[in-house]
Amino acid sequence: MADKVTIADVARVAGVSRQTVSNVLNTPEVVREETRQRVLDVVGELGYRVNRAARQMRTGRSQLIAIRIDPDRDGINGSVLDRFLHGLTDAAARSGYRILLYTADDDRSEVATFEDLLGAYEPDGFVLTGTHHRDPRASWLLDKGVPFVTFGRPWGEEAAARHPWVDVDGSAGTAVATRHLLDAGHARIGFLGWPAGSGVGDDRREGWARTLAEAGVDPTGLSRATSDAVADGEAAARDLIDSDPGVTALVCVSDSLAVGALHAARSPGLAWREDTRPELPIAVIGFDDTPVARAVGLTSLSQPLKEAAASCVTLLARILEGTETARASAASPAHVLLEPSLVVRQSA
Amino acid sequence: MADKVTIADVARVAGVSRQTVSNVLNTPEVVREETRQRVLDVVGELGYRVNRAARQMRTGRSQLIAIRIDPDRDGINGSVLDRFLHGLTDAAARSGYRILLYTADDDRSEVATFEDLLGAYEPDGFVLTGTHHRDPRASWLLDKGVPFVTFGRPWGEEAAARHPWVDVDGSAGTAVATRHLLDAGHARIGFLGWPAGSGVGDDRREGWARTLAEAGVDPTGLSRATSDAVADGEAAARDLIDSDPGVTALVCVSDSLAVGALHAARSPGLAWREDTRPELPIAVIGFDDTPVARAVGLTSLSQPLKEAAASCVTLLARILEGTETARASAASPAHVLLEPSLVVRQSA
DNA sequence: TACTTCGTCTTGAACGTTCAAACCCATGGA
DNA sequence: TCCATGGGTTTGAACGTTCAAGACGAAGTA
Repeated sequence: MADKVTIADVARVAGVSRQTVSNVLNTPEVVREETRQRVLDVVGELGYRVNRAARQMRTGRSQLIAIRIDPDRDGINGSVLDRFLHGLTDAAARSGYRILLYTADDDRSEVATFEDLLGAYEPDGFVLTGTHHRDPRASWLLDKGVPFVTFGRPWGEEAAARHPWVDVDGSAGTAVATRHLLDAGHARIGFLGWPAGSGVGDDRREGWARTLAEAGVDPTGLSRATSDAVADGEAAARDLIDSDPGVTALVCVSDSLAVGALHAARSPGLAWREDTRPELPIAVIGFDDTPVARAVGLTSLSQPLKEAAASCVTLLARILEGTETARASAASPAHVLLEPSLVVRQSA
Repeated sequence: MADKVTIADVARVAGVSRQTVSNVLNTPEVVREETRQRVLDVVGELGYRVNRAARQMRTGRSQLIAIRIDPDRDGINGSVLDRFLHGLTDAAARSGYRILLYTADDDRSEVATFEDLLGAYEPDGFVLTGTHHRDPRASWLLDKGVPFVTFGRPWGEEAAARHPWVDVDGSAGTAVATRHLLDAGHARIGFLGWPAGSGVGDDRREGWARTLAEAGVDPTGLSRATSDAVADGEAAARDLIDSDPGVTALVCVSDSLAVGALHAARSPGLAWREDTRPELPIAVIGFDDTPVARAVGLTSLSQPLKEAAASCVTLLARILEGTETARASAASPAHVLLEPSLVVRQSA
């Protein structure tokens, strides 16, 4: 608290000018090696740290990356953002940035928050999560030329290539899960998903359907769609199992639905199945590897959130530090698609 | 992006000086009503927003509150911090602050991060979570006179009154849970906790023991201590139930242990109990009301995290905005103790 | 010799805000 | 008439940094 070391203090002690100290820190190549070393020594000695506010005044760069922390959410999948957030904070720190949080109840109020933040704190960029069809947030940021990366593909066709994004390949994930079940001897493998129309949900369903078809099993009639709640998952699972007695395994679009499916699979009402094929209980695989999955022994697909977060920071930093402007990079934005991995537990 | 409205722009359009605009925004009482109104109109019209960096340069206030986001942790209880974080972001925004995230692997590196942050971003204050005996972080901040609030009581005796804190009354929570079980007809109620020495754990055990004693039941021998993992909870529950066949209910220090207890309570090995008192299955109550509790139907104690977060912001803002210095407030710091509430589900 | 170039370093100005002090004018009392 | 008071406003300076321009000496070139 007591000491507030400025660049002028360093300059005085090192016997050089302010600008030379600044150069040592920002453009070391223009200063003589001997001087550079002397200045660096003094910097260490006095514990000098560049004042971001002052630097921001001059350069317009705040070294802040803003991200929204969602209100409540469904809870069960909430931990995904939590882990992503930690990864982001970590990766950002390594690149000299810090994470600034904000909340918003919907897209409209989020855009209003953009204006607020840009006017006051001037974050250098944004990370958007949970992007969807015709996302007004992305368009607004694109329009203003504010750098940003999304965690999640832009599912809308035309916008697909207008900004950098990072995503996890859901289709590859459900394919791995399905193959795992096939290898374990299951044939008629069902899918519990969300109603068609959500990019993420459709993508995950596609991986299951493709793999099943490749194995010579017709996926028709083996899929159910429902909203993302445990009870809904249980009902849908029961419905699917009842309608097709051959079903011995379920791939689910989320851990919420998978937990519901587990309830259904273990419920007394299905005891008769023990007689039919007692050696093969109904297997269930979830998606996201949430703490709930860990707690109940649910096999699930784990997203590489740490890597995803690191990629977001990398892509954003490239825009911010490269010579390219946000608009230029929008011409040919970079994409990163990561593969989820299957965490095998008791349920499959 | 295009426009960058400064205080000078507003002044020019409104036909006043910079300082008058500044006064309208910061000390409206010194400016004539008519002028005030005119300036405010122009502010709205131009969409002026005060530049935090420039203000910070002059006033030294960054309007930032820093908080650590923990690395992963046990996962099952991680959602607590997540919800707290959201509440904090929300409450902070309402008071004109924003939340800045940082990570640290241990207390030592966290203190190093303090120095980094204070030197560069100069957050106005910190919120510390997971405080413990002789916490070096609290001492460091106290020493430097940096304003902070802890979420969690300072359990160490002497330091108890040296900084403001917010906490949830764990003892009151387990008392409510125990009373709930007593009312439901249970008599011999067990407790699954952590090893003695953790303030939080001891506090929660105390509420159970007190309530049981008040009801005329001697708690001796009805308690087990173990580390916070599902498997440990299961083992401890089994041990307790085996050693005392009269036990029909368990209060647990965490949802992790409670989920383990549920496994034990429902395991086939205990089927004989059905004969003894089939009308009364073993009831289990957890702590923290995590998503896992919701998913498996576990009755649990819910912490008022939103209120806790809001209280943290209020206490911090009081230090930051009040006339009192951090050191002065350390003389008689404010405390807030909130009551958890019981969320009843199938398990009890 | 004079002119240019280059490497290294320094100086003044500026970013947008608020503080401290000064200014102006109307009012009222001596 | 003069001065003190005070509400409302303006002016200059400063916060700590980096940009743009310039200064200076050494070395190379005409």
